[in-house]
Amino acid sequence: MADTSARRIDPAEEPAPSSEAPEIDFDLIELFFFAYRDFTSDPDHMLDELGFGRAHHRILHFINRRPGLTVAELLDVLQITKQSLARVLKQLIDTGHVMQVQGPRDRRQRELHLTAKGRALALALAAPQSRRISRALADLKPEDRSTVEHFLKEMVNREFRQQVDNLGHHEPESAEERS
Amino acid sequence: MADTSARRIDPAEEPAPSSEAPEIDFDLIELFFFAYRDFTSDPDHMLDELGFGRAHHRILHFINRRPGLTVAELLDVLQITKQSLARVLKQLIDTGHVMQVQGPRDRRQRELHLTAKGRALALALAAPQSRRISRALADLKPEDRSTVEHFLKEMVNREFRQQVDNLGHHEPESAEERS
DNA sequence: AGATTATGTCAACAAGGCTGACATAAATTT
DNA sequence: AAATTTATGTCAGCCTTGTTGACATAATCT
Repeated sequence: MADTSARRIDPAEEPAPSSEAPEIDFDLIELFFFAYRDFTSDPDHMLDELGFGRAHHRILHFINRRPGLTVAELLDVLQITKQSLARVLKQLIDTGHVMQVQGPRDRRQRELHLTAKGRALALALAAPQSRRISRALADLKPEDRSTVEHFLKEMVNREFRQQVDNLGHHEPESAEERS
Repeated sequence: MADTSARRIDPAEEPAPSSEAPEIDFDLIELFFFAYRDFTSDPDHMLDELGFGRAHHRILHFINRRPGLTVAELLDVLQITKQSLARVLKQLIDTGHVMQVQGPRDRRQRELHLTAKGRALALALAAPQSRRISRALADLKPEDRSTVEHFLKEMVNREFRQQVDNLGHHEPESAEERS
C-alpha cells in the first residue's frame, strides 16, 4: 500500500515526450521540487517549535545578511506585500529577535537589525541547510561547487540577478573560489 | 526607491561567519531560495489565470509522470494530508483535467489519470520550467548536467531518494549512478 | 464474520499570501 | 510655506492550502 515504487503500467500512457512536447526535462523539474522541499524541512521543524513559520526564517535570513536594510528593501527582496511582512515582522520584534532603528539619513526609514537572540536563531536555522549542501557537494569535485552555483544563479530571473550578486559576501573571485 | 544594492554598513555587524558559526554556506542557501522562487513563478502565473494554484500543478505533474498512480501513492509523494489533496484533486476532476478509474486488482483503489486536457496543461506548465533549466545549463559543459542532477538528488532526504529514482524515466545510464 | 484498508467527506482551524483604505511623519518639490 | 510624495504602520477582510479528528462506505483479508 502506497508503495511509491514500481509502477510502469502501460507504455501507451507515457507522456510521449518526443512527439507532443519538445524534450521537457521532467527529471530535473521534479528533482528540484524534492530538493527544495527537503532543503526547507529541517529549519521548518525547528521553527515549528517556536511557533514560527518559514516566513520568519526568510526575514531572519535576509536581515542577517544585510544588517540595517530597510523595510522597503526587505519587501523588495521577499517580493511579498507590506501586510504579509508586517504580521510576521511584528512577531519577530515582539519576541526580541529583530530590532528597528530609525534611519540615520532618512528618519522615516526603519533599519532592521538582528539582536543577539535573532542572530543565534538565524544561524541555528541555517546550520542544517548548510550541512545538507556540503553533504550534497561532498562526492563531487571541488570545482563543481561553482557549477552548481552558476546553475542556481542562472535559474534566477534576470531582473533579480543583481540582487543576488549583491547579497553574497563574495570575494572578487579571481581564478579560484571559496574555501 | 528600495534600491536593494549597495549596503555594507558596519563591518562589526556582519555575522562573523568564521568565529560564531563554522562556515555556514549562506551564498548557496540564498541562491537556492531565489532559484526556486523564480523556478515556480512562470507556472504560478499561468495557473493563476485558471484559478488554480501551485498545489494543482504538483498533482498534475505527478499524475502525468506516473499515470495510474493511486490516491495513497500520491499522498505519499506529496506528503500532504488527505484533506488537502482531496480539495484540490476534486477541482481537477470537476474541470476535466483528471480522471479516476477503479483499480483493476483492488477495486477500492482509484487510479489517477490525466485527460488530454490535463496532459496539455501539465505540459504547458512544465515548458517554461524546462526552458529555464536548459538556459541555466546552457553555458555549462554538457557533463555538468549530471553534476547538477547529482547535487539535487543528494539534497533530497535519504528516505525519499528511492521515490525520486523511480519517478525518473531514466535509461540505465551505464556505469554510473548512486548506491 | 470481523478486522483492516482505500477512499471520500464534513467541520473547523491556522499560516501566510493578498487587497484596499487610511494615518502619520519626514522629506522633497513647487 | 504649502503641497506633494515617500516610508512606514495598521485595520478589516478575503483566499489558498496546509492542518486535525471524526465518521461513512466499499472492498479486501484473516
